[in-house]
Amino acid sequence: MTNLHLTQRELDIMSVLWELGEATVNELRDKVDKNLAYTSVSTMVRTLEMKGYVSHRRGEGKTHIYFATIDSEKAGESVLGRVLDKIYGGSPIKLLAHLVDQNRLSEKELARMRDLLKRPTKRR
Amino acid sequence: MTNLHLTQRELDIMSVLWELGEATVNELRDKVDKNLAYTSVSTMVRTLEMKGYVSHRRGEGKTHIYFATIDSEKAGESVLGRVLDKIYGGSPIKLLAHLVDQNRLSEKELARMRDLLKRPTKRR
DNA sequence: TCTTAATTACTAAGTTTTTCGTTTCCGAGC
DNA sequence: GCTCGGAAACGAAAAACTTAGTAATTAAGA
Repeated sequence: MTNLHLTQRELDIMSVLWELGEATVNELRDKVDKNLAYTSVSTMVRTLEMKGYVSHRRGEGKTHIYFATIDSEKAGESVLGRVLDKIYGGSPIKLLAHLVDQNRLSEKELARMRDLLKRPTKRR
Repeated sequence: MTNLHLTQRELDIMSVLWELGEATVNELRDKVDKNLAYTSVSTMVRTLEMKGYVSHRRGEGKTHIYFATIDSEKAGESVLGRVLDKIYGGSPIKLLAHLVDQNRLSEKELARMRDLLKRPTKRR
């Protein structure tokens, strides 16, 4: 519930970890920005670890393999909430309208999404 | 189309302008953060004006009354896109699922939202 | 054991964002 | 016109974020 804050770069890194499951510093750098110095990425991911958003295990040799300890849902809570609030004046309808406008959605996706809106009671 | 970038604080201010339509520096400060120094808000809104996101007219006396010159849709484009990409792995379905989970939506809202998903072709 | 190559740990510089003190301006009332 | 008070403009300090250089560490191989 506590207000999880991620900076832009931190989000870049978390995003890769969520996508890949786990990654070494080199893998992170490849995905985030190949031009970044190795140590830059290393520093950042260690900072995230200090904040408690990331942890690591020992890989082959001495390399650390990092993985997220918070899930994207957790991050989505605060970020999406903020976007909803600040940009769409708290209206989920407006937000959805945008989402639909900006992405070319297939009929299949649309159907799936309509389905999500079917039951106000718990689904999943 | 150019990639509109707003910092956190800048977004705070734009948000108030979108909500109120227009506002003086004092009104902005009240809404954004009452503890901020007057000059802090003043500087920021003038920066936004320089960037072309805000303009002003003359009010009573010498006070400036500011208003947004870009709409929230414009801002939503880049921000929502980023959220979708970084947090929901590009899946609008996941994003919507979250939106539904986190907000207690009325049946009326749900219906309206389902409606938005009806026609893949232009609506509005 | 010693050397090497690669990785982590540490420290700090560079950059951007946020904040505010000071000065300048301007209208209102004397 | 002169002074007062509130607001805008300016300049720059403070804080936060990003990046990377250097040192320490470690595993592997000679």
